Amino acid sequence: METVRPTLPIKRPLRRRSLHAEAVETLREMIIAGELAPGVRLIEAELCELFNISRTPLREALRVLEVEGLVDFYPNRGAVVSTISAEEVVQQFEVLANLERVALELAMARMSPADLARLNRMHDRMIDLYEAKQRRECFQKDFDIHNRIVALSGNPVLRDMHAGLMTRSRRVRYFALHSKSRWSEAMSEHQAFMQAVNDKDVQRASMLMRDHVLRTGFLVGEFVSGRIDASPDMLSLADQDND
Amino acid sequence: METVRPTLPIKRPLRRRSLHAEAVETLREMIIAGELAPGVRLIEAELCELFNISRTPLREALRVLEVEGLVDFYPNRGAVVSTISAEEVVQQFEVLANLERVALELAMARMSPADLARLNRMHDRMIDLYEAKQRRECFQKDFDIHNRIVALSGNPVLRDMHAGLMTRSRRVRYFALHSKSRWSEAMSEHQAFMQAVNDKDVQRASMLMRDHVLRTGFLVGEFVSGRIDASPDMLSLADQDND
DNA sequence: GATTGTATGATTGTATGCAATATGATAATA
DNA sequence: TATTATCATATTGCATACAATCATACAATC
Repeated sequence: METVRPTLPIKRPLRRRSLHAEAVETLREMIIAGELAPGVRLIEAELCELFNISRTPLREALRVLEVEGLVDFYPNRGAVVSTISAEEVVQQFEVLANLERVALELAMARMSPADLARLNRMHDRMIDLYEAKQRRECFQKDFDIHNRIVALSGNPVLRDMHAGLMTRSRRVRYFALHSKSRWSEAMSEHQAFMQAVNDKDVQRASMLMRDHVLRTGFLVGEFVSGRIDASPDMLSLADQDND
Repeated sequence: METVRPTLPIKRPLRRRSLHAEAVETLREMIIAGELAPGVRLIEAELCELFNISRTPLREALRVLEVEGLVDFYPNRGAVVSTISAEEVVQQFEVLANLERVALELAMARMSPADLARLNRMHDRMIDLYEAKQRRECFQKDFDIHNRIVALSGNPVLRDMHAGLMTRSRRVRYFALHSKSRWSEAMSEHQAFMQAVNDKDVQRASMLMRDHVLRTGFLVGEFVSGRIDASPDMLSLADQDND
């Protein structure tokens, strides 16, 4: 019997990040946060100055964001933060809804009892936050639950596609929860599909999930197209803090 | 009443294509065609020489292909044509199958009788080609039918995501039809879901479509992992011509 | 003999400069 | 006055040059 040489556990390649990767990440965050609003011209020289890098890595970053759909290029005229039409929002959510429906179907087939327990805890926590009127945290938890379900599908390709679409729609997503009535409606929908999940009713759960996301998309679309405007019902995520 | 000035019908911006866009397209085709096999190192200087362009547009092209998943980057060590594991193939087809399932559901809700008629004609044509043993043309028609259904969904976001996944999996997809028995099986599956489509049985059609693509994915996965190897049953798309 | 240190060449990462192109203002033309 | 031509400026597209980094080979060390 030979002495077993202890080996390092797993691969953990540590890579110094390149300037273009940093630029991609920063620009993406700026666009998602609305710091760079849709339609804003992205002049290379200005961004180079801002980041203190040269045009080469910056241009590579812009190409990446173009493929991701956050930036539009007009040949010889430069890049612009992409705009989202109401129509496209609805289309995005139509796909998103079905991706999450599939994710939930797969997750229900694959997740362990422990996974389910954790999901239930996340859900309960979200409801607590809702009742405590901690809107920002509740919104975040909602987001986390959806992502968690996608992760539980056990399909990285699905996860990546979902993440990509979320990135593109995140800029407008928060619109959905600007209304108190929608917020309460969304909580009910979560309750409903979690009930079905615990009942192991795949059909029902996946349909409820799909419809929940579709409804969110519909409302976000209405907002984007301006058919809904500020009402007494409106909430702001920005100017509240756990009141 | 003023004279109405005749206007040009629609916008048709004609854009001279940039070097990087050309490079993206050419490289993508080379990778899909297998001309650049998975794992091959992409040395910038060599590709620059090949295309007769400088490194700047070439690097932008590589970044695009990286986002598309056709190329992997190793920092400071360059780019490599991405490899596809059997596992990933199965994951890709799992998503593909569900995207097409959704596409068919939407298409059935949205397409006109004329669309349906055309789809039926495409299907009949494919069956004719199958019976005439025109494999390449039959394979192409199969491909066209799937894409047509996705197009009929009327959702460009869905179409783009589907196209992206197809690009990534096209490199290995033809494996699926290397066996005579699978080919015949696939034709039966097409017959079955087209029947359901004509019966307006959305549930049944969408399930049949999903399972058809899943089965394809499973077999392609087996091929990629080497669990299936050349058998008397095997066909080649390359060395036949309408025999 | 296996590991570690060091040098060299190949290749990528980044900066910069020049050419090409689009936009907008102004002048020319009918 | 409406259209077209001309030019100036801003900005992008591309090529090239330099710096940083990595892989390999080989020498040094234990």
